[in-house]
Amino acid sequence: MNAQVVPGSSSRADAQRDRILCAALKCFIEHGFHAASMASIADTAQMSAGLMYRYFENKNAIVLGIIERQLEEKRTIIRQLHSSNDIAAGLLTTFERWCAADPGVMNPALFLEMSAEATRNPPLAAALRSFDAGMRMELQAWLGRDRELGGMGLAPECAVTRALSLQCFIDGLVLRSVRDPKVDRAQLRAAVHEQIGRLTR
Amino acid sequence: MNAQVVPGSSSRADAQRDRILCAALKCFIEHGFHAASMASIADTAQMSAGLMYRYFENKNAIVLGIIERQLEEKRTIIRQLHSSNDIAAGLLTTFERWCAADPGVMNPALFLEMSAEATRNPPLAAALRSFDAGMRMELQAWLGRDRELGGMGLAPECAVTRALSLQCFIDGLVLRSVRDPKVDRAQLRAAVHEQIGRLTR
Amino acid sequence: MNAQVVPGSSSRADAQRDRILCAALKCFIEHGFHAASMASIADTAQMSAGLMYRYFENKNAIVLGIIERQLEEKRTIIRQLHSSNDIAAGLLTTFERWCAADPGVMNPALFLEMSAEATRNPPLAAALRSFDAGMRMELQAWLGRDRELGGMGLAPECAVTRALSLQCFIDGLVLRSVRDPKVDRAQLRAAVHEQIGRLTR
Amino acid sequence: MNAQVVPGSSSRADAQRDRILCAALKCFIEHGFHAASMASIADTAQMSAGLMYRYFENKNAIVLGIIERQLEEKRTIIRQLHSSNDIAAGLLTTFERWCAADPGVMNPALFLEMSAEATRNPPLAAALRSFDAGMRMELQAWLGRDRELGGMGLAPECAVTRALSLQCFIDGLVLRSVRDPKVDRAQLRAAVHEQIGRLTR
DNA sequence: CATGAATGAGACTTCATTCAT
DNA sequence: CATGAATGAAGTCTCATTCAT
Repeated sequence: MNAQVVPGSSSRADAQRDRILCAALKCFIEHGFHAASMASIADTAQMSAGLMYRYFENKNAIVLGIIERQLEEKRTIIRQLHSSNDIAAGLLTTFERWCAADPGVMNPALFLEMSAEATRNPPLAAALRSFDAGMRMELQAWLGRDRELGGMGLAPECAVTRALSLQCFIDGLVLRSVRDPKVDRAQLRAAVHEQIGRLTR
Repeated sequence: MNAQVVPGSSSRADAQRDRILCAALKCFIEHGFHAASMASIADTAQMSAGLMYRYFENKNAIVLGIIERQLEEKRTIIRQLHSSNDIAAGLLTTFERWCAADPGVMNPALFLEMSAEATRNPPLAAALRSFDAGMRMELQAWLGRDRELGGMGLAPECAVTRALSLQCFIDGLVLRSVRDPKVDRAQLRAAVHEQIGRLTR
Repeated sequence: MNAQVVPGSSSRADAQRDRILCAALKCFIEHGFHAASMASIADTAQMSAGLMYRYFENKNAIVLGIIERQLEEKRTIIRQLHSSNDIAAGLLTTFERWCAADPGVMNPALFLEMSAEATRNPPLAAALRSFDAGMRMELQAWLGRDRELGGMGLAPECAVTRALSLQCFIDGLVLRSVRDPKVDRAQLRAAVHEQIGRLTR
Repeated sequence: MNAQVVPGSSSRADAQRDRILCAALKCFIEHGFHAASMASIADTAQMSAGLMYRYFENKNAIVLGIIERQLEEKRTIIRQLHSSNDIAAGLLTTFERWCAADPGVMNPALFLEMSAEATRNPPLAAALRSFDAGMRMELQAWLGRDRELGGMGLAPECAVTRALSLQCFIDGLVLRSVRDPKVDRAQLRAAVHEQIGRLTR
């Protein structure tokens, strides 16, 4: 009766789930989690509303799917920073992509939406918290690792502090990209270099 | 016909508006702008739903009222930082109040809600942008002012950069207070001092 | 407890009732019986909504009061036609006043509103029917009366027919004044003379 | 998102639209445009209120649908008069059907409702005006056409006047059918013949 | 597998009416 | 006598979800 499709069971099903999530991403960005209707998602995904319920139990499941993907995107960004030679440049480029609403990167508006939603959704809050902790650990490890191993060679106690500090700054940048996408680039570059520069010194 | 009560005309009306806004604040924090219903606000304010329309044209007017108040709270916080002798301590205290959801301070969850909402609401976006710009100017002026005049005595070009940098960091802290209210206080203190300390040096 | 004011008991009360009815007339013309709110009537009458309930039991009583007045206006019009030397000219003048929404004459829009309302309000329907019958009797008597007595000197059976015929034509004119207030005046004059002329022949 | 069903796209949808319009017709006749609720229409149409919004954008669209149909009915009546051999008889028969509230003919109560509504609804007023003008043109053409071509053979200037005169009389009859459906038929017949007879002479 | 018609709950809003002041 | 704050019912409309086809 409840013919919920098992994920991974078929590539066809996966493709459908993907179509739905892509459509949902667009709709959620445009209208937010609440204001985006299942009908609008179905329209965007070019399928019937009823069909979506074969692939997702309900609207909330779609929201969770989107959140999962967004976290994955954020994870990618953070990791790219580690392996990048010029962190400041990487951050600035990412900022540009945020401002341009590049669909291939974590969407900062959705990121806010998620953060706001987590306030009233304890499981989501826990997931975000755990994600953040994980990312912070990675940042910290990277900051503390020897330079010849690709790290920043900070003293352990310093790495802890700066990981948190950097995390706050990055989240602040996300917010800024939403709120003031036309922020003066020279000033922004200076601010980023001021924050990041201290790492390389 | 237009039985809208003129604001400020009577203390009774003001008290009612205040009751409604306080109730709305609670409901918006608990459920978000969209999910909070007029009925729930009315319940919380202990009045009939219809009565609220004597004091606010519609739900959106209440939302705007709340946003205005939240911005006022944020303005207060920023200004208190200027006049405080120990900025780091002030920021940490504020962070505590954010985490405790102290009703007398800007609510960080609502702050996110507002930021997210602004994404799809151009006038709101403009208001937030203008508010941000104003606050940044104030920060910048303060950072650049002579120490004997209560400022931080930074060189002008330095003040510009640090105002933006500080603004990002503060917004990041807001986000953190929502997402991880139990963040390790020692580490947080260190991070704040690291950011602020550079100002005083 | 129910301190309903007895009509005629005081000129003060009469003046109030009049203020209310005049305001109601405006509002009903502008918005119709249903869409005109008690609040808008109170505003127009420059009194509080509550006070109106001292003079009228409820909104429906006001509607009835207005209807009564409109019928009185129509009665006046018909009687003026009798005593007029030139009926066609009188009718044309009245038509002009209808089109101009002269507040001193029966309002044709309200007349339609009343007629429509009567469809679902049997007592009102009966009142209108009885009013119509009375007016038709008067028309008929006048048409049949000797010319030296101010009548039209028609044969009795002819007077009956023409009273009804004329009544239909006049109601048609009312409708036209609402629907096409800019109707070609030369054509209208011709049509009226064609209808009325036969009476004087 | 915009799940509005395209009219004419499917017979199923057409049938539904028809069910709704028939139900609305009943409700509007019984309660008027304003007092008839969407719920009552839904009840009458034996469907949920929400479903109606798949077929009509809002209540106003239903009202417009009904008005359109009523105008179509009136157009039919006028045209039948042209082609009828005995216009007076046709008019009397139609009057009977009006009084009997025959659902297959323009409903005179709705006609009044529409006329009243047009007073405050300029687009509707324009539509009615244009409809009236069209019908008057047709009447006029018919009155002026040669008798052997099925017309009344009136002189052009006479046709103009009588078209307007006849239109007023017919509208007066509509009003009478609502207000006094039991009007003495012998008198009415005489009045109609008096009006129409002059045409054939 | 897929559709989209259908439902029903619930959202926002208006307004006639009452009543404490 | 007068006010206008307050209520509660009712109205329009939206939308997540289900289910017959």
